[in-house]
Amino acid sequence: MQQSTEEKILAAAAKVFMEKGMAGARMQDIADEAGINKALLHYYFRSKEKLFDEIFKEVSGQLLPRLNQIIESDISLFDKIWAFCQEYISRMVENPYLPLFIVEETNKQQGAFLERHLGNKRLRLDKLAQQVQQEVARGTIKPIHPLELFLTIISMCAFPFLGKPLLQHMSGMNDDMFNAMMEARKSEVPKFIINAIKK
Amino acid sequence: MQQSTEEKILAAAAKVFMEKGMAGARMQDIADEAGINKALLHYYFRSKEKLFDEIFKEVSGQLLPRLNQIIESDISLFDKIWAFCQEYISRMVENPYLPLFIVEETNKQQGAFLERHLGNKRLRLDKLAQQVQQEVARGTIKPIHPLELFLTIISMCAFPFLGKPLLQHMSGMNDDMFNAMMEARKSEVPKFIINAIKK
DNA sequence: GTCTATATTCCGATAGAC
DNA sequence: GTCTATCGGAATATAGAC
Repeated sequence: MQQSTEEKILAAAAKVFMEKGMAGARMQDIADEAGINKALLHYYFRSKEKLFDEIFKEVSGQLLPRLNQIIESDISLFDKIWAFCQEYISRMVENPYLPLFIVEETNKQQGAFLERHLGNKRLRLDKLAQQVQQEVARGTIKPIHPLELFLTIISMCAFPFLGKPLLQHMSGMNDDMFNAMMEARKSEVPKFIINAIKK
Repeated sequence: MQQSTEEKILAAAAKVFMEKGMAGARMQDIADEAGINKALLHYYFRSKEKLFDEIFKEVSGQLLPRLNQIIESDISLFDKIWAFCQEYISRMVENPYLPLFIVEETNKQQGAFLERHLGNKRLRLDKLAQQVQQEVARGTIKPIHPLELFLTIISMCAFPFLGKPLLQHMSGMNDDMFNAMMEARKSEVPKFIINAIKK
């Protein structure tokens, strides 16, 4: 496997924290998952909180750059919406626990948490906002606040992963059907959004 | 206050469980919130898990009937979308912790959990689905799978409450601004959706 | 029914041998 | 660096007085 103990811990912690959240995760779970002893966790990371912080930083740091790269690229607004949905949904299919993990911890952790961890790292919407306003002024799309548009895009991409258990309970769809639906949504979502805003 | 001890416990437990989730909530928190002793919680509800189950049943049971009433009413599809968004967002503004609570626990609790608690209680989409298919056949809206449409509606209504901390961190909006935005979304969301599907 | 006190279990963290 | 053993505190749950 050629993986250092520290790497094994980080991988195990990421898995356990994302499945159970900070409050629900146990150090023993992480040790078991990593195939090592509980004491080693503290040897490497001192405390559960520090280990969690490490994981949150790592996980949230992976997604942002890829999304920013799309959001700040020089393609047209419609192409950008398209590319964003493709990328976002693809990443979530790879890691279905991510949306709940982010949403849960940003809601549960104390006030300064987001500042500490994200700080200046955030989605940079300026260019996208500018593009939206240009298209509105040009009359190619209906008037819409850029932040509202962005919120709608994220909502449509992210929520299905959060509501998956309820959706499956309601409709009887299994995991394969769910994944097929999300695969289809990679293009259905941008089509839907563009239909809604184009004049 | 004219409230029985059992009612005080249920109210306190609902508040604490919704804020902190099953894993994060402490029986002591609930006792403090209710202004009673920890032992009394067990006297009335035997265990934390049973108390939690009671709350989940109560909370999830409140929302469904109101939404079903709209979904199964005899109004037009567009009016129905409108009414659903109004009602859903209004209920969430009253109780902003509800979306995260439902999403979190339906994802974290074990397999049979949803069956046990919701059982046959669920959103009844049949009539809505029928309406969608009629409108598609009639050529008034673009072809869309009813479940996809419903998922989109819920996504746009519910996700903002889940992503609120991130949204505020990104945009600097305070609570008043957020509430104002959600108030506006009561009509912006249905307008957006109808724009997307109408021919 | 409600309380105080206590039992019991669990879990994060540390000590110390190797 | 890695382990076993254990501490100490926290959290659920119970016993028993009133």
